[in-house]
Amino acid sequence: MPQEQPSARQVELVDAVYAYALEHGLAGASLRPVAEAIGSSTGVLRFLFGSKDGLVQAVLDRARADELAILAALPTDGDLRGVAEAVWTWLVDPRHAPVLRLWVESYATSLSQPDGPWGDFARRTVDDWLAMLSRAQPPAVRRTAAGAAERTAVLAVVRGGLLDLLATGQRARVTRGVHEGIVSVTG
Amino acid sequence: MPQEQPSARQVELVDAVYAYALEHGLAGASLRPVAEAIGSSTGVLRFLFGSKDGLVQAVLDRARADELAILAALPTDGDLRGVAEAVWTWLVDPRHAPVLRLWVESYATSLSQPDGPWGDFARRTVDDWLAMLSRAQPPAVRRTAAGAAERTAVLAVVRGGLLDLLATGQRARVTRGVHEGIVSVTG
DNA sequence: CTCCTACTGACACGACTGTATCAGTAGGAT
DNA sequence: ATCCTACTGATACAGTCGTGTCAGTAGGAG
Repeated sequence: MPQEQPSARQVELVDAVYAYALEHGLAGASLRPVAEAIGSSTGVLRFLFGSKDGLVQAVLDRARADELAILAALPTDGDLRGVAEAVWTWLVDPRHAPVLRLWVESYATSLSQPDGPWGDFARRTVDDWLAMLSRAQPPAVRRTAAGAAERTAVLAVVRGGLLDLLATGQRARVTRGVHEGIVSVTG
Repeated sequence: MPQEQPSARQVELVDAVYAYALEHGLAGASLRPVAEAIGSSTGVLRFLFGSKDGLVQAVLDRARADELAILAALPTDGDLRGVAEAVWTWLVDPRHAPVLRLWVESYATSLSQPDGPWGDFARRTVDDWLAMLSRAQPPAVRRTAAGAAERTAVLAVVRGGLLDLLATGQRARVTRGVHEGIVSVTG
C-alpha cells in the first residue's frame, strides 16, 4: 500500500506537512491544525493518505528522502576522518536545527512506539549513516569487525555531540570535543 | 510551588506513575489510563499535583533523582577511562533499557517543547553527566578547555553509542565501537 | 463529642481527537 | 453531451482529553 506511486497532489501536500513538522514537530501533531496550517482540510488528507498514520508515514518517508539526499551531497571522496568532519560541519549549522530536532523527535518516538507509523525509523537511519561512513573506509577495512567498530565509534561521537549541542547550544565546547573524538578515533 | 515538601502519599503515587512511565512512556500518557493503572483516580492526581503538568514535573524530578543516584553509585575513584567504561557497562545492561528509553523520550520532548513541563530536562542531564565525568579528571585538567573537550567527547561516545544500541540492539558491534572510542579519546 | 485536615472518587463540562459520510466540482477522455 | 477519475470540504459521530465541582470519609487533635 505504501508502495503506490504518489500522485502530484500527494507530493505537494506531503511537502507542506513536512514543512509544518519542521516547525511544530510531528509526534504531537493532530490533523485539524495541520490541515488548517497548510490550507487544506482533514477530509482531503484522509482521502489522499487513508489515515493519520498513513500521512505520518508519508512524511517520515519524505524526511528520510531528505536525509539520503543530505548524505549523498556530503563529500564522500575523502577518508573517514574528513567525511566525519564534514558531517559535523553540516550538523553544527544553525539552519539545520529544525530538521535535526525533527530527526531526534522521530528517533525517540520510534524507540518508544516501534509498532506505530514510526516503525523502525531509528534503525533505518543508523543503517543509512553507517553505510555512508563505510563508503569512506578503505575496502580492505570495510568488511572487518574493526572497520565496523571504527565507523560505529565515529557515528557515536557525531550523534552524541549532536545531542549535546541541541540541548546546550555550546557550539565551541561541543565542536572541540567532537573534533578531538573524530581525530583520535580515526587515528 | 514545586519547592514544597512532598507528602508521603505524593511520594507513593509518584513512584507508581514513574513505574508506569518506565513501561508505557510519559510524553504520550494521559491521566485516566495512568490513574486506572496505578489504582487511583484523576481527581486524586489533580488534588495532589494540581494539574497534569504538575504530575509530569514530579515524575521527571523523580527520574532525575534516580539518575543522580545512578551516577553516585558508579565507581568514581578511577580515571576518566575507567569511569567511562563503567558507565557503558551500566548502559548496556538489558535491565536498564526501560529507564534509558524513558530518558531518551524525555530528552527529545525537552528539545521539542522547551516551554512544557519537560523544561530544560535535556540541559540538566548534560550538566549532571559532564559534572560526574569531570570528577574523574585530574584537578589540573578539570578546568581547562582541553579537559572540557575531553569529557565532552567521552559523553558523546557513550550517549551516541546508547542511541545506536537502543535502535539496533547490536551489543557486540556497539560495545566494541564505544570501547575503542573511549580508549582512543582518553589516550 | 466536635472540629479540622488530608484525601477520595463520581460526575459533568467544553474542547479536541481520528474517522466516516456524502454531495459536489474541475477537467480530460470518449 | 456523457462519463469517469481525482479531488474537495462541510457536517456528524463517538470517544478521549484536561479540568472543574462537590459531597463524602478516615483519622487525629481539641
